[in-house]
Amino acid sequence: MNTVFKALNDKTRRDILELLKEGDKTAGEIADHFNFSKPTISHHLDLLRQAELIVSEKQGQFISYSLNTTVVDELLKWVLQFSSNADKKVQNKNLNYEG
Amino acid sequence: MNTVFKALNDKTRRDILELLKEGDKTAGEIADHFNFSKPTISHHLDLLRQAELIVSEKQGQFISYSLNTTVVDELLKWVLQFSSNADKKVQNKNLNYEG
DNA sequence: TATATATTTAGACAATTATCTAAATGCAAA
DNA sequence: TTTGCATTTAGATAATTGTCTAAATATATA
Repeated sequence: MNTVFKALNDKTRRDILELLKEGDKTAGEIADHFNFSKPTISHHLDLLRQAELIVSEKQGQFISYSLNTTVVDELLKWVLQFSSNADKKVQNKNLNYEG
Repeated sequence: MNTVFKALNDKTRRDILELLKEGDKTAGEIADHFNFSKPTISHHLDLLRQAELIVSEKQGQFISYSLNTTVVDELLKWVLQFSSNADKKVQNKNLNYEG
C-alpha cells in the first residue's frame, strides 16, 4: 500500500489515471495533456508503474500505458475497512474485505 | 481529495486510522502506541484532521479523536471509478459513484 | 494559587520529492 | 547507415515533509 498511496499523492498522477480510464495511451499522448516536460511525465508514469496502478507495454517505437484494476481493487478493499459500509457486502465478490 | 491523499501517504497516519477503527482514543493513548514523540504524533493527527479523516473533541483535559467515515466514503467513491467494479452497484446507496 | 498533566505550537534539520535541462537509449524509416 | 522521433536516465535545485527538542497553552487538582 505504501507505493500506492505515494503514487496517489500527486494531482498530476491522479489526472493521468483519469486519462487512462478512457483507454490506453502512449507516454507521448499522456504528456501532451499536461504543461510539464516529458521527463517529468515519464517520472510520474514510473511512480504509477512502481505502485502497479498502471502497466506498460512496448509497441514498437511507442510505450502504451493502461490502468491495472487489480491494484485499484486492493485499494478499494483497504478503504472499505474504514467505511460506514465496512459491515455491508459489496455486490462483486472480489470486494469483500477480510478484516 | 488532495489533503486526503496527503494524509494517507504515511504509514504512521494509516496506522492511527486502524487504531481509531476500534474506537475513539485520546491523543495520549494514540501516542502511546508509537515510538515517536508526542509532538510528532500531534502533527500526524493534525494532518488527518485537516483531511477530515478524523474529528477531535475536547473532553476536559483530554482531546478525543475518532474516525470520520463521511470522508472515507468519498474516498471510496473516488477509488471506485477506477475499479473493475465501476459499473456495478454497491449495496449502500451512498456509494454509487457519479462519473 | 501553585503544581502537575495533556496537548499543541515553534523552530530547526535531514530526507524526500517534483520539476527542469541535457544527454542517452531504442526503434523506424529514408 | 544516418537521421529523426519517442521515451527514459542523469544530475541539479527549490519546496515539502517527518522528526526532534524546547516552550507555550489549557485544564484539573491539591
